[in-house]
Amino acid sequence: MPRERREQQILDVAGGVFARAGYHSASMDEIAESAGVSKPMLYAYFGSKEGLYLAYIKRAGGELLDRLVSARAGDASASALLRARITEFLSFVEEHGDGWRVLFGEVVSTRPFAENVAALREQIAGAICRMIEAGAGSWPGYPPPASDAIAHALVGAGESLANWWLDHPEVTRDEVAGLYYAVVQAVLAGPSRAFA
Amino acid sequence: MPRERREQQILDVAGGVFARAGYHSASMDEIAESAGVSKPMLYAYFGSKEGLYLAYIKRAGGELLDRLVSARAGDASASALLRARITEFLSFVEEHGDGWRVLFGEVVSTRPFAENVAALREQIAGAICRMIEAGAGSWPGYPPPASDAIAHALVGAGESLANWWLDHPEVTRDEVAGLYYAVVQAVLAGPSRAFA
Amino acid sequence: MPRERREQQILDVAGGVFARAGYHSASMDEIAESAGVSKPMLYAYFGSKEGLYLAYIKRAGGELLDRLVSARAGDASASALLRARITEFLSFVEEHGDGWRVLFGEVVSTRPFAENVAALREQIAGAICRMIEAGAGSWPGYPPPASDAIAHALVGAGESLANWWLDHPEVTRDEVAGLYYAVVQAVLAGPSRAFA
Amino acid sequence: MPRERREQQILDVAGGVFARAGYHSASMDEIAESAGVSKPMLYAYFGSKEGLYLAYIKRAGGELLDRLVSARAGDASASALLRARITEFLSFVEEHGDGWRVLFGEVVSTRPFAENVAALREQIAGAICRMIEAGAGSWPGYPPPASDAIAHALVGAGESLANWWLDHPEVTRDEVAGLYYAVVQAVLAGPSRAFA
DNA sequence: GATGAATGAGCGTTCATTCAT
DNA sequence: CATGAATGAACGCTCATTCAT
Repeated sequence: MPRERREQQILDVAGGVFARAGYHSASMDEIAESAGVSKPMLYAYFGSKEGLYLAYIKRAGGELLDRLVSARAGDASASALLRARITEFLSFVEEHGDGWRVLFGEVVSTRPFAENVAALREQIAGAICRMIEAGAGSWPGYPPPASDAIAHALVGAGESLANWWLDHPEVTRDEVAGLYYAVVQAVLAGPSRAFA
Repeated sequence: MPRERREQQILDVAGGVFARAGYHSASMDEIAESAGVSKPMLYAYFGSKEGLYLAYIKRAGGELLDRLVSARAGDASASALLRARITEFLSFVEEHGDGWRVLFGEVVSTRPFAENVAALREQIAGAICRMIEAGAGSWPGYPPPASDAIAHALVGAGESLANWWLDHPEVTRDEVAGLYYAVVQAVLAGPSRAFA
Repeated sequence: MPRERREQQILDVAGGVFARAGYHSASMDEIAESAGVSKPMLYAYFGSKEGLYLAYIKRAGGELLDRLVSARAGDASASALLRARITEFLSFVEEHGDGWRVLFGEVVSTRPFAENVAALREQIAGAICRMIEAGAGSWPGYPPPASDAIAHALVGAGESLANWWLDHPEVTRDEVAGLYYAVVQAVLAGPSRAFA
Repeated sequence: MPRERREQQILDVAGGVFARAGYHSASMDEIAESAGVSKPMLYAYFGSKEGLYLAYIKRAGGELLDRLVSARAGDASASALLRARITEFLSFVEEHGDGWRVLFGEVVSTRPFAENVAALREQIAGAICRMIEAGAGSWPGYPPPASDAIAHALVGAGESLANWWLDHPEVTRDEVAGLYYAVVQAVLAGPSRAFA
């Protein structure tokens, strides 16, 4: 079997083990056995346990970003694009539960893990931040980094909502998307309205 | 020294170690040494490493809940109470960085840790949920568990905002509180406004 | 059992294993089992395999040096002292075969092993070097480092002779001592005699 | 490329790796890569790592012996022959540093390595032994195996001197040869002179 | 003949946990 | 009550060695 295929197959299996057991409790022995390869293959391909984990979160994170970036809406309006991105995000959660859980359900606070996940979060938050700032001063009277903070709050709301969804599978993806979309719109609309 | 005091001292030290190194990387050796007790004492008092960790997150979570519950506002309005609670929440983050980091900065996805933190989150979300429902049908047209989902989204937003704050210590607590308050109010105001 | 005694006991056993199998082929498992302790004890006491090995060569080297330094002769003449030292040296080889083999029979060329053994050899060679130079210019017409080189040659001769002795146990210690003494004296007497 | 040439090339490379890293630390991967062949080739040609190492020390030892045997002096006197052999010996050290280091700088005490190097040493010592005995009873009053022991001492002196030389490259080959020659002559002259 | 792919077996090391005192 | 001493069990990692092609 060619190396590239094997690597992908190993990553699939490793993601499942990492998602279930967490980084530390996952053992290379178990991953190797589950993947149907020997341990030395894991090391030949990924160098170390850390390397394997990083390869997995990079692949999963890359796919999530790709989905967000390549989301296309029916019309070109900003809100339609936002809706399309939210749908892509939730599709990722739905289809790649392992990837989601590893990326956002387990925060391994050691570097370079935390750094990689944090970088991903920053990228998403940055995109939201630009959406806020493109909204023409919706948050007047707040200090400069407010939009950054708000963006992170929205990212956290989305993560939390996705995790809530995993515990409530009877709710459909579109319903969750609608809720998240409403939350984001409400927040993007700015605080003034809350006091109107 | 009475046992109760010893236990509290040990928990203080253990929290610091857990916050810095994470659950898995923290070693009982290090905790025992830092606390100035012998390892058998740790086991006599807490039974196991897991028991020690659970004791710590229970104490920290209990204190956070206590603060939220006992928050009192100048006047009796719901919004004043919300504001007071947000301030309490951020005070906890500020004063008990270790506790906060262990509770919400490091998610150990293994049971029974995840369960305990999730239960804490549920309690806070439940309170928010009641606030939403007390808000007189602000989210009409959404399926029944919507308010629960929204509550979790707001909790996640708060967690994320607090973690963002830890990375931006130049921002004052009141500024963060203002932002979070605005976000919560905007969301509680319901989705209709976003389309007004 | 107190720690100090255990350490010595472990070193005794480890020396035997290192002498028989060599550094690389010796396994910590085997040493632990032979010493009747568990592997974690080895690490608690010596830190690592390298640490254990270093501790052993330091103890063995130190004892050899002690013997050489504290050798006392019947009368105070230089030749009597030399003879006493040679006897001490061969007694060490006889009584501490393991130590001898580890020190001089297996050269592990990796640092810091090589450095430690080389330092021991240097100390012995330095003493011999001083004997040569105290011999009042016995090696005239040779370049400056000659006495250093000759000293190393004599050390090598002694090592080789000792190893030869280990293969010829029927020869007595005093006979070997006599031979080595004669060799050293012949060389110390200087090259001129050879051409006399 | 014919097999014979390939083998020689591989041995050249392997010698360099063995000399630098030592037997145990040298990896077949590194040797294969450095030699530009695949690992299965190494095994096809030499059977095993041990086989490769043995092949190398046999080739190096054979070349050293060849040089010693074929050394020719200007005149036919024993001392001129001795001098020529010493020169050949040191030329080998100078020109084949790898071979020298593998043969005498790293003593792998495990069989069958030690045996092979010991056999080489025996052959050289045997030649010296015959020189001693041809010297007409220079060592009277010493037990029968004395000349054998002395021969080994001289071999050890030569090894040690050569290793010393490697650490003092500023000394010329002829100077070292002169020293070694003087040492050998002094010893061959017998012990009686020392007491003259 | 030659190699990319694969592995069995073992090693050094760690750590939560428990006696004997 | 308190601890110094000790360990069982497992883990990450490596390497000489061998097939299948």
